[in-house]
Amino acid sequence: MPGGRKLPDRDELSTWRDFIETTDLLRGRISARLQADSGLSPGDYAVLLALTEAPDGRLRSSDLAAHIGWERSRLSHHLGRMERRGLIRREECLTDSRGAEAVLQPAGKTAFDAATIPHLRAIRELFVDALTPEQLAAAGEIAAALGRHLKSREMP
Amino acid sequence: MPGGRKLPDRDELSTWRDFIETTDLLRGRISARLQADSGLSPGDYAVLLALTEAPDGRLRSSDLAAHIGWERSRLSHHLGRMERRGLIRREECLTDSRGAEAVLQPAGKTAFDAATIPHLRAIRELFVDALTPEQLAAAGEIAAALGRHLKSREMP
DNA sequence: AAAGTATGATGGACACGTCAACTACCGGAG
DNA sequence: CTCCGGTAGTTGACGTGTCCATCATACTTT
Repeated sequence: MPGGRKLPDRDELSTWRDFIETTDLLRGRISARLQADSGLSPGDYAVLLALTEAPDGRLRSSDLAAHIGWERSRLSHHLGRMERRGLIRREECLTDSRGAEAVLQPAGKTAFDAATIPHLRAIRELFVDALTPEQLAAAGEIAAALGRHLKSREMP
Repeated sequence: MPGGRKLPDRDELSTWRDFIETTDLLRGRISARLQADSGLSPGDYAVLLALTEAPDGRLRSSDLAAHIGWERSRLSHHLGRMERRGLIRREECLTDSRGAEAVLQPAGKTAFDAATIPHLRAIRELFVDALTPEQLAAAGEIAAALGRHLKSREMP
C-alpha cells in the first residue's frame, strides 16, 4: 500500500475522539434511562431478554453466555447478583452434573416487562431520532465494516 | 409530529444493536492494545495526556477533571491508583488550601511516551483503516449529530 | 478401566465507575 | 468578625468486568 502512513492525522484523530466519546455518552444515557425506568442495568436486561426468549425461561449458563456474548466468569458474577435480587434462580443441570441453569423468576419477568417498552422508546429517542435515515443506514454500514475489520484481525 | 411512532422498528433496532455492540468491541480492542503495549488503561492515558500538555506537568484536580470530562470523584479514585503506581504525585495547592494538584512523575512521563505511538497506530489500524474516507466522514457527522441531540436533551 | 485432557462453573483479587456522605476551606452578607 | 452557602477533594459502599486459579465432572485414548 503506497504511502501507507502509520499514524492518524489530526482530522482522523479528532474524528476518533468524537466518535468514541459520543458513543460512550450515548451508552451511558441509555443505561441511565433503563436504570431509572426499571431498576435494571443493561447487563440485567440482556440476561432477562435471553431468558425470556428461551423455552421455559431457562438456559444453561454456557449457552446463555454464548448467546449474549459474555465470558462465563462475567456471567457467573452477574447471575450471583441477580439471584440475590430474586430476578433469577440457579438450578443444577440434569443431563450434565457440571452444568447449571439460570431460571427466570417472576420478579425477573415483571422487571423485564416493565423495562422493555421504555427501553425501546429510549433507543428511538436518543439514537434513531438523532439521525437522518441516511445517517442511520450509514451507522449500520460503519458498524458492519468495523465488525468485519475487527474480526479479520482477531489473531493476526 | 405526525405519524410519530414511539418505538424503533426491526431494522432500526438491529442497527442499534450492531452499532452499540461494535463500538463496544472496538473500544475494548483499543484498550487491550494500549494495555499490552504500555501497561496503561485508557483512563491512565487520558490523565497523562492532560498532564503532559499542562505547564510544568501539573494541574488542579478540578481543572484536570473538567479537561477530560470526568467527575471529581472518579478522578480522585483514579489518581489514588495512579499515585500508588508512581505515575503521578499529589501536592497541596498553594493558593487554595482546599485544592490539590496532580503532578506528572518521571515514571508517568516514560509510560506515556512509550504508549502514545503504539496507541495512535492502533487507532489507525483498528478504526481509520476499517473505513473508507466517506465512511470516516460519515462517522464524524454521526457523532456530531448524536452529540448535539444528546446535549439538547440533557434536562428536557 | 485408568490416565490424561477438555469443559462447565465458580471464586478471589483487583481495576474501574457512580452515588452519596463527609471534611475542610473559600468568600460574601450581615 | 461571624455565620453561611458554595466549592474542592476524599472516602466508603457497592455494582460491574477481567484475569487467573480451582474444582468437579465429562470425554477420549490406550
